[in-house]
Amino acid sequence: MSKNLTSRSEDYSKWYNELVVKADMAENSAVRGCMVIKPYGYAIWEKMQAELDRMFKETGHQNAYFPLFVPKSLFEAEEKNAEGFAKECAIVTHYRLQNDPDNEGKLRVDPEAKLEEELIVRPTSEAIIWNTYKGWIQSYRDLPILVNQWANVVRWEMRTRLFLRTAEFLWQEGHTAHATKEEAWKETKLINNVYANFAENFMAIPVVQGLKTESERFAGAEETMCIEALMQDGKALQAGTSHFLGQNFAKAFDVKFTNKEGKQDHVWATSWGVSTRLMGALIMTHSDDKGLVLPPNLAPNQVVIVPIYRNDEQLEEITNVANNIMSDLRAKGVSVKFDNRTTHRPGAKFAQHELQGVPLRIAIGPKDLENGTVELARRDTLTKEIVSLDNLADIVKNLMTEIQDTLFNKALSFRDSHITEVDTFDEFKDVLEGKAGFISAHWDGSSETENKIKELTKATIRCIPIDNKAEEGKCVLTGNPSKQRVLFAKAY
RNA sequence: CGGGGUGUAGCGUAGCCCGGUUAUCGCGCCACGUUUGGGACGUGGAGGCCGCAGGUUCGAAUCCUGCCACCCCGACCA
Repeated sequence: MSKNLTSRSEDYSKWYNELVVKADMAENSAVRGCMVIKPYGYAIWEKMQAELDRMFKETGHQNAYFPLFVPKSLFEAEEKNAEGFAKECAIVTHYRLQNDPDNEGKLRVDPEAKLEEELIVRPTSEAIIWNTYKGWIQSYRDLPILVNQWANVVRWEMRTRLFLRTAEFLWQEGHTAHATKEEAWKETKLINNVYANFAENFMAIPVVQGLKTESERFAGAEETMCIEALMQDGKALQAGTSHFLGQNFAKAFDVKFTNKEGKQDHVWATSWGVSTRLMGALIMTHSDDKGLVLPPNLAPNQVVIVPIYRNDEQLEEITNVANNIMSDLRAKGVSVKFDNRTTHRPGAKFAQHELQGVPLRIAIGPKDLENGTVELARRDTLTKEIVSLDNLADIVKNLMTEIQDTLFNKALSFRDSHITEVDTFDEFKDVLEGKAGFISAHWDGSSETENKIKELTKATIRCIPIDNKAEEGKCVLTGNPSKQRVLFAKAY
């Protein structure tokens, strides 16, 4: 392993790929486009899952699990949804292998074992879930249904990148059913708020909440809300989406209920999801040329203690001090690891923990034993200070909050300084090619204009921010009248 | 899926154009010793179906064909 990462300025995407692998989060597998998430990366994902799961349950949702496979006839029922995902589906056509008579020791697909009906490996689960909901709903008394599932899905992507776009990925998908349009809309917004809250307060990633334009909308949705984040290279990343599905799926799957007035009506629906792509957002928001930088909320180990010693007696003394520190920290809910490996020298440990983004390092050496101190090294600021053992646990506990806040504020000021208002198309192109980031510009509201801008610049409308103020203006491309600005950016 | 590139030990690589001893070097790995406040040093050692499958040839890492994977640029996408 070479010692240093490629720097971000040298080659951003190489930096990203190296970082994911060297920090031991994930690696490519023997399966095209599919990754192995390694224990360290998975531990971070589990932190995200735990918090999101808590938030979903707090807002009244329950977990369930639906099948990996979707019969083709169900998959095609909601036309737009089917069309949207058709190009990237894995399909099961057979159910048995046999010894290959022409090729000793090899297997082949048994031609006799062809399925009557092909099974689609879910790229998303609306179809199988709405087919199921049909049997669960007769009356308004059966509503709402507020269900989430943690699952894997498969989308046969042409170009894959670890965490950002893999052929198989892990996610959660919520699927809710409601008696009224208003209630379904409320749910859509509620979840988008949950996502924004989670991104900002837990992951320290500032996001813009907004609505997608028609062409960026989820296939089968009437409206798509989203949270959009900005990466350090000035590209936007869609971090989560919450869809208002109207009655599209209820109609496609004939899910009706009897309302209070005794009349039949189709159910209103939402669906919403975030995926392991959030790992990519995490990495590209906070990390630096030394490696991963983790907000304390997401760190598998918030603190690591590294002993520096010349002999066994010293190590023993340091171990005693470390044990005391650990029990104090754990009592305050801070996770801590004592890196007492004898196989690595301190410098190597420092470098490794920096690469892996541990928020705070405590080093204890002979000088500290003498003085009753430890050395604290912050990953976010790369600063070091010597502090007394007195009140250490309180200091560390407070530092966790401070590091979390510092990371958020740093990302926020980067993001805010990369939202540029432009009023001409020349400016638009200049900003896009130079400073990058979000561009706030007037748009005439037509898909044609949106597509034209995409063709000309590769920038897409990331969203129409929900807190947009009304402002008369002229479309940056066509000069047609516009009532508000929208956010453009190149995106992942 | 279209264009370009790359595949040699765990990682990074030389050799390939112009076929011919035992496939080069660095890191990492193992053993022993000395070390330990920012990626240690010395000595010794192990590790290779040269991406996979065919073909040409007396002989292939090297030439030819097919396939696979990865990277970059497009199209697609969370």
